[in-house]
Amino acid sequence: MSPRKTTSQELTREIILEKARTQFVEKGFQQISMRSIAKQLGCSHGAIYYHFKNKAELFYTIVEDDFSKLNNRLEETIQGSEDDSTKLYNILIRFIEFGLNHQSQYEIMFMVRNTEVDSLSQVAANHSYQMFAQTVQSLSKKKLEIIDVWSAFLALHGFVSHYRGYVDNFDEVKLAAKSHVNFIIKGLNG
Amino acid sequence: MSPRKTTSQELTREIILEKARTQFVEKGFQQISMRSIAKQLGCSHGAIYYHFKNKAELFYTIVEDDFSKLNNRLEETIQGSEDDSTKLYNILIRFIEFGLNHQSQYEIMFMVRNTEVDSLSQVAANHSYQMFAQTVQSLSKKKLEIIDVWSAFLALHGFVSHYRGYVDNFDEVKLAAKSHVNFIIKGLNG
DNA sequence: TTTATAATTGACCACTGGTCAATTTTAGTT
DNA sequence: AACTAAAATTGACCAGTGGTCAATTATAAA
Repeated sequence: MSPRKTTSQELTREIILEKARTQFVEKGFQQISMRSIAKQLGCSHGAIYYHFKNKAELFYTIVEDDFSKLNNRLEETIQGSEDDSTKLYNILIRFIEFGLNHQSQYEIMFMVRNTEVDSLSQVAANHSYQMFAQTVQSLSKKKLEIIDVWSAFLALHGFVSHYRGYVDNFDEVKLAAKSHVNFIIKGLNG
Repeated sequence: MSPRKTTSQELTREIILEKARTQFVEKGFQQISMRSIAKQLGCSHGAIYYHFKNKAELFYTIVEDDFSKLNNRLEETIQGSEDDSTKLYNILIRFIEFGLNHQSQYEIMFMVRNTEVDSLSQVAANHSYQMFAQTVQSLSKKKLEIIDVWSAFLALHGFVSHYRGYVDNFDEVKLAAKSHVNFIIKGLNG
């Protein structure tokens, strides 16, 4: 057994998250192994399990942070000074923007099934949706059916789900996103 | 080395597909291993590789079959005797219905990334989309922008993507599906 | 019966997520 | 400075994965 590394820098939860995030964002949940993270950290993969229960929990911790950022952005939009229809448009665009600029996070939050993250991510995803729904409802010209708000959300989700993996970031499909958002607004107002 | 099994039934491509399909549909692409299929077939996992290049190709062969069924259903709908707006409605509903009743297939076709299936499934998915787009366009009251047809598709995709894994089949979300389709039609007509 | 080829096997490879006894490091106490 | 208890880390190990391939066996044709 080789001697323990001199801890030039202690292995903390935060440092693990930092390195994990880099790889995670680059290649996605599935492609990154605990061993590859350990390698970059210069520790054994076992050590990570001392700080995180499992791979799912590790990545969920990252995801959680980013989603609270999304919620903050939605909040900011409501507080802004634009008129309601502009705000509505912005909310929808920003949701897509977030989804495509944080693809790995979006994936875990709204797409990954069958892992232990599930119960956690469902709560968080639900929270994000509630925020979204409330915002959309309050900004719409006419009183919306809740089911229509849900449809709008699913339509946004479809956009993100599709382009995730094909493009690297929101800017590459900005135009298509704008058009899609207008389509959704037509559905809401129709 | 044990002697070769007496071939009460020869191991054919078709028999492999049959057994693989069962497991595949039940648990999805990721959850099923080549060894578990081999076990059910009563052969070694190596034998399967004699008939199929890899796991991706095996599952893609299954998926391909089912998607040609979808295309046939779309075709039938166009040929039917209903009026155009009913047809349009049916096309949209049937796409969702297919997606939720063939979740594993839908997953490979429209959702799985980063495998060797990719190039294959993209061609097939594109073919399915072309069929969809052409149909929607021909059935719509007014002349549609192609980008709006694309938005309609993405909106459908969002519905299927979301409910996949949460429900077992289309019937469980029939009502929500109908409402979503109406939302999409509003977007197309708006 | 011989022979060529088709089909099958299973050991093997490099990997995965996860566990855990053994060890080392660290900090507090005497 | 020495002792000790707790915290942190290691790496062998497990059961599993997709995939390869030399060796073997089955089969059908000559």
